[in-house]
Amino acid sequence: MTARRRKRPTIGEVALAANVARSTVSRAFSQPERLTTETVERVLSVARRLGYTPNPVAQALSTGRSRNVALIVPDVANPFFPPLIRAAQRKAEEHEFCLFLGDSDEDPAREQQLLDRFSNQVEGIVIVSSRLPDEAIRASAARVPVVLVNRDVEAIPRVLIDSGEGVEAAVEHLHGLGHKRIAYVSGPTGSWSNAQRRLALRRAADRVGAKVTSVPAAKSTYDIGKKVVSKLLATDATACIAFDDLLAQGILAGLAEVGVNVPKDFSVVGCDDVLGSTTTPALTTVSNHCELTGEIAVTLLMDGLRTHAIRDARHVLGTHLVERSSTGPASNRT
Amino acid sequence: MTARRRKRPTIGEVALAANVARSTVSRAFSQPERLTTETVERVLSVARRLGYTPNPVAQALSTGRSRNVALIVPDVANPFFPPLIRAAQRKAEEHEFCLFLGDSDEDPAREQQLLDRFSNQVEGIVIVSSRLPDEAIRASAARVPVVLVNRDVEAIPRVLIDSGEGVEAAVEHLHGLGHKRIAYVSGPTGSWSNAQRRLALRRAADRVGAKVTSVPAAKSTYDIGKKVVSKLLATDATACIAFDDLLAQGILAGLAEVGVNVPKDFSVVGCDDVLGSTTTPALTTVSNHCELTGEIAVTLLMDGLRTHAIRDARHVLGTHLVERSSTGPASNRT
DNA sequence: GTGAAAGCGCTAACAC
DNA sequence: GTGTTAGCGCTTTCAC
Repeated sequence: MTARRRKRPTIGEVALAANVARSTVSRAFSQPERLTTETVERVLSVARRLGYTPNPVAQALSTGRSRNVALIVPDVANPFFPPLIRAAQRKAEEHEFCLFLGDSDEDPAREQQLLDRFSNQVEGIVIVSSRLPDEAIRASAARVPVVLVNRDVEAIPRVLIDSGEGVEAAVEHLHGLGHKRIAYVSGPTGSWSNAQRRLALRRAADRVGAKVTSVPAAKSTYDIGKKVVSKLLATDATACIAFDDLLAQGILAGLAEVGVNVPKDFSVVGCDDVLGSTTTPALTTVSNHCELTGEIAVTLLMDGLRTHAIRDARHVLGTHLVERSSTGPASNRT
Repeated sequence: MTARRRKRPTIGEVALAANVARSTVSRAFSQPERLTTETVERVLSVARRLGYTPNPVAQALSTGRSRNVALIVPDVANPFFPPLIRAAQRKAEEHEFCLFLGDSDEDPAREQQLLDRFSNQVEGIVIVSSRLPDEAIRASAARVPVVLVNRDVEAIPRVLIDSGEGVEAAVEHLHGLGHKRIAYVSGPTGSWSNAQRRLALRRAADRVGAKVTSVPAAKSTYDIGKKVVSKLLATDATACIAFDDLLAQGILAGLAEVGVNVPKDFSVVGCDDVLGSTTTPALTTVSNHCELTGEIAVTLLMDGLRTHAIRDARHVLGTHLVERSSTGPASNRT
């Protein structure tokens, strides 16, 4: 961007300067063991002198392997994703792969578009919390290796965060504190995690004999969490479990605003544990390992690339409850 | 990943099936206006039937343009970056480019490595808060178009967040509240933003006649912010301005932990405004537009690619103070 | 151990 | 308007 860039030297120029064939230069980089130490050294030194580096695009065209993978998430800015992205990137790097990032903004159309754009130039794609119909996912997976995160489509490798245990523990925890009526503040429609969490909640509530009311929150943002508070208080619930921490954080704020004390008057449980103890009061939440999730997804992808095998991996990660200060004994709210 | 994938059809197969030359197929996609509507339709329909899509790798090799750009950040998980990343991705997408993401983990060596890996397969790179020496940046910029964010290297296009105004306003605000001794909790060494903020703070403090003490925080994390509190309280300051919101948030928590009331006993100001009012108390902070920053950086890059011009853009974005609840009248701490 | 040559899938002159 | 033909930079048999 600063000055007119000089054309990068090609393998041919190095070959010429080193007085060897192009194939030899190629080997000096990719399989030096098949060459004399002498030759390798000479070639590499010439290459260095000329500032030569293999052109990955040409390599990709020639070998059919780009050493690139893609990661598609619904919203980079949602605190659940950055740790996952980070871990995925790191893992890809470990395998000497570069990572494309796509943000679908929770929009299936955008997601499909990203998928199309990526599928031709990567060796594999990790799709997190896909909003696409099963068939669309299958169609893409037929063209390029795909690993799903938090989406359960048969015959497609997937890593799932099973909130079951965690949510169950949350319900028991709440029930133990005397809460008989619990509200579930649901997350994005079409989200596998949301369906999964709601189901787990209902099941656990039924078991302990608690009543659960669903309060919808279209998207998962702090502001929406705040706004949902009025609806929440309109129910007879004395505690709520939110789809995720972001929503829970907003609820905490909304509650504080209208003078409802947490946990004295109302208890709040989050999901994901991505906020640490940064909220006030510190949020009781269902913890998962989002970094691990990203790591495993990429690893699964890489394994698939190496073995070239037809495998139907279904990796399920457990969750557990982290009790902090946003939950307490049930009040006598009416 | 599910079944053995069928080889993607090539331009040749489409040409054969449509009974035209390969160049015609190529044109049907890239310059349909030069072909009969009839031909275009026939080719495209055949292509669709065969499931053909142009191979971007081959296109890139042939044209020398990959339609890819890269973004390198020091830490994906730091809340300052996700909005920037998101905006950059979106902007790239608008230009029909895909975005590579790299996380340097604040490590110059990793950063250099990412740079090398990317430079051969993208048309341009945005580097955020680079920790690399000027020469290294210049060297990379000589091979591929580079745009810097929050790093001021002459002759390299850059977009800078000038915390000057905002920090100045913060100092005046604090001074107006009676604070005569202010601590600066510094950020990562080698960070341009850090140097810039410290300088602005000193200058403003001098002007209003306030004393400033520097308290170092190696990295910018919530935990380090918490830990720095003891050192902070060991100074005679009655208020602090932290390098960023993350640090400030940790400081808020650390202060609360030792029973120091904010803002009654101590005032805290952050930088970046990426937390909204989610902290308790809501953080007074120096606001910038991190999304805009990402957007402008990519736009600058794209402009450079189009015009192919040698330009030395230096885009400076202003900041302003957002007064919330973490600042108040000075106490009589001794 | 090294070289020659074909080919990866596409684009871009240049012809017609 | 469409076809022919070189490449783009690299890998990879297959010889020697």
